[in-house]
Amino acid sequence: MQISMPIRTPSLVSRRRLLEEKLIDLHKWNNLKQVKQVHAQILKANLLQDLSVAPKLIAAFSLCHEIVLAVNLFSQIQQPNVHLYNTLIRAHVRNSQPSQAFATFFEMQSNGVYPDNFTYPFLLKACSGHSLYPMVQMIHTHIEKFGFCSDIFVPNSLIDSYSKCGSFGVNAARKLFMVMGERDVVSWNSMISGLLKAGELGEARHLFDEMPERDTVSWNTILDGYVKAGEMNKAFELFEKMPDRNVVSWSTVVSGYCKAGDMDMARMLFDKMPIKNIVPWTIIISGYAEKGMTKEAISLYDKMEEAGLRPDDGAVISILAACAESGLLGLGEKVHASIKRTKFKCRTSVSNALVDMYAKCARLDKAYSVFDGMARRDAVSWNAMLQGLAMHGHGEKALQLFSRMNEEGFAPDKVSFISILCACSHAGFVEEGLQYFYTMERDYGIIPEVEHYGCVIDLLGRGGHLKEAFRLVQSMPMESNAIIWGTLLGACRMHNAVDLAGEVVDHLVKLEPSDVGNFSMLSNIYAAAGDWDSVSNVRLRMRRIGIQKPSGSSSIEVDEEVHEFTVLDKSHPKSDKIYEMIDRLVQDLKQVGYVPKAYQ
DNA sequence: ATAGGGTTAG
Repeated sequence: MQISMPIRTPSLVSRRRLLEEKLIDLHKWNNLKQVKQVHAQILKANLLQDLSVAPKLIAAFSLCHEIVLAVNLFSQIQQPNVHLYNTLIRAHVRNSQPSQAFATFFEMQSNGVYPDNFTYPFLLKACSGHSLYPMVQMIHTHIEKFGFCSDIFVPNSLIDSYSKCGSFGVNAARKLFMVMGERDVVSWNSMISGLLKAGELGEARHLFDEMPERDTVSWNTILDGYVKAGEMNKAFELFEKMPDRNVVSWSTVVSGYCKAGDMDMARMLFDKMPIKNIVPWTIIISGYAEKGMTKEAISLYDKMEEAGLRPDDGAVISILAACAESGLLGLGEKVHASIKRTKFKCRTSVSNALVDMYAKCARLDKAYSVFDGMARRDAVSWNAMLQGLAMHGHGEKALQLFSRMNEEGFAPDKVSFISILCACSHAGFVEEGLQYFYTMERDYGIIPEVEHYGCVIDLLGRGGHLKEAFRLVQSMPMESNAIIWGTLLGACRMHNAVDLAGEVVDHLVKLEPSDVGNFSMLSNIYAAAGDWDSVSNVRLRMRRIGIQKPSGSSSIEVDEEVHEFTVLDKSHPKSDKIYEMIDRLVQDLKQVGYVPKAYQ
């Protein structure tokens, strides 16, 4: 039985009180639908011009990644004050648009509004994310002129920003830190964190020992220093010595063991953690995924959702990246399903991670469908899709996408050209590839880097133009590297260019002295030419050098288990059967016209 | 101020 209830309209007074309650923490909201509702209510109550309300609304839109709405709103305010300008600057910083943040800063000054103690730290944040050292210097000069250093928050921000601007910056930060009359724990922590970013672990440790008092952040910072340096023994020692450990401390060591490949230790600590948020779950799941341990990764992902935790953008991006790296389509699809369940619209970077994951797992259809459904695309979106098509040999489609990119007004960047050149070389479009290479600098103003030369060398080499490829290696304006010589060696193998191969390997061993792959490739080339003396010579050289570094490997996922294999790998128990199968496949390929080169 | 975060030639 249904009881019908009379709908009561709340009185004007209570409606007003309801709105006031919402306004208390509006600036922390990140649900676009709710923010839009409050926006409408604010308009109705005629509160938009209220300078204690408008900044909160702008901050909320910015938290929802709606920078256009935030800017729009700002332009409607008749008499903006410092607080409002600060909010807009912060919104641009959050949207990683430092130039817009600075434009707002200058506009504010020309409108006669003076910056305060909050303005500078926000501007400094804009610089540190983009390593804008000269900008930090400029702000520093400003601050000294206006004497804002009285608030310790300001010099602390300066130290933080300086130390995120590379080695120059760390020097400036050091200098400032030395002359600071008063230092709090944040000043010390920022300085230590800056030194660690510059790779100065020793100096950072020294400062840590000198600190008059240390809080958990100080311990976590130096702990992470050891983790990043790969010194897990020292890190763990420190972890055990810490007076207080929080989620960050635990996450730091778990992440260290994941990176060191010790998943047992990582898992043990993860299970021991008293409190977990989404970050440690992300770390351990990505750790398993990177190692190709599908079963563990999937079961933990399920457990995480059972525990009522929803992956945030950071978790999704991180796990999808790990899936892309190891080709874990299964887990990638699971993550995609979770996203679809909770939201309709993804942030661009989340969709980018999806496109990349599907493309690297060879599901170009799905990559395309995510790509096509995106509301906004950035350079990374186009590049991930281009790269996916190029990688899997869809040269024609990659070139089509490249034209579409141009038609839609997206300027290709240097990464796009790597994908395009790679697409041409995999599809055998030698002439077209060279044309794109020429256009790149002439029409797009992008100066080719060593990666681009690498693609063109591959293009020429695969096409059988070995002499031209070799000449390009010698005439290109930069130093050659191991990848370039490796590309050339691959081309030599493909076309049985025995003499050139020997020369190339000589260059290669100087750069990668202990890589097995180079030698086994050379040995294959000699074998294909029937030059057995040279083959045993190479084997001798291999033994003399003593091979330590493992060569590159491939992997395949079968029944949720990933199998990894390398050149001349005999470690698998059924290795004989596997090679038998490869021989059979080569026989079959020969029947349909494929001519195998060096492989025997 | 500290933990997880996308595209880059063999």
